[in-house]
Amino acid sequence: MGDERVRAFLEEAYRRLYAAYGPQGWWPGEGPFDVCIGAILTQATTWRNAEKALAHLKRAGVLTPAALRALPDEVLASLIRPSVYFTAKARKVKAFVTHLARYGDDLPSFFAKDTATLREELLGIYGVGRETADAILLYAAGRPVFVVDAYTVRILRRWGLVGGRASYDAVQRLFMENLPHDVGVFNEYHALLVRLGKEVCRKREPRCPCCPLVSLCPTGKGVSP
DNA sequence: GCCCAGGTGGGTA
DNA sequence: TACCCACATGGG
Repeated sequence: MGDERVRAFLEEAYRRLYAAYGPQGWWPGEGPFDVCIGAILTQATTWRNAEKALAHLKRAGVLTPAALRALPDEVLASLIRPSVYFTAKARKVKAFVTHLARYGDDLPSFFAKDTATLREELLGIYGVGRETADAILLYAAGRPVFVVDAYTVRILRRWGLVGGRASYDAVQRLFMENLPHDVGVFNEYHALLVRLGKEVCRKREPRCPCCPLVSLCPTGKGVSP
C-alpha cells in the first residue's frame, strides 16, 4: 500500500472510530504528575487497576514527588497492590520521583527541552520503556508523539498495514509519517484504538470478528486500503 | 478454574 | 537481534 493510500486509510479509520465512539477523554487523571505515575501503574494492566492504586496514593496523601520518595518501598508497594506487579512498580515509581528531584520536583523544568532529548532522558529512567515514555510525552508534556501499545500493534496487523513482526518503532513511524503532528489527534487516536481493541480485537482472535482484514467494526461499512 | 489486561528489565544464544 | 522469563491483581 502506497503512502497516499496509507494516509487516506488512517484518516478514514480515525473519522469512523471517532464517529462511532466519540471523544475518549484521555488521559484520565488530574494533572501531569498524576499522568506520569498513572502511566507506570497501568503497565500491562487495565486502567481500572491503576486507578485504584492511584486512589490509594491520593487517599494516603502521598501523591507528590517528595512524599513518594520518602515512602518506604514496602509501604508504597502495599498502596499500589491493585496495579499488579506492585513490588516492581514501586521500584519504578521511586526511580521516577528520584529522577524528578534533579529538577526540584518541578515537571515543567524537567520537560523544558526538545522532544527527542526528553524522550531519551525518560527512557533512561528505570521502569520507563517506550510506551510509558511516549505516554508521558503526549499526555503529560503535550508533545505530538504517537503512543503505541499492544492493541495498536494488533489492530494494525489485522488491518494489514504492518507485518507480523512489526516493531514498536515501525508502528509508531507509520502513524507519525502519515498523519499531521497534532497533539489532539494523537491523543484521541490512541485512545480510540484502545477502545476498539478492548471491544473487538481480542488477543486470541486472528482478526476482528466483525471486520475481516480492513473493514472497521464500529460502522460495519468497511474501508478498503 | 481459565484467560487476559493500555510493559519493562534482565538474561541467554 | 530475537526470544524467554519474572513480576503477580482483578474482572469476565
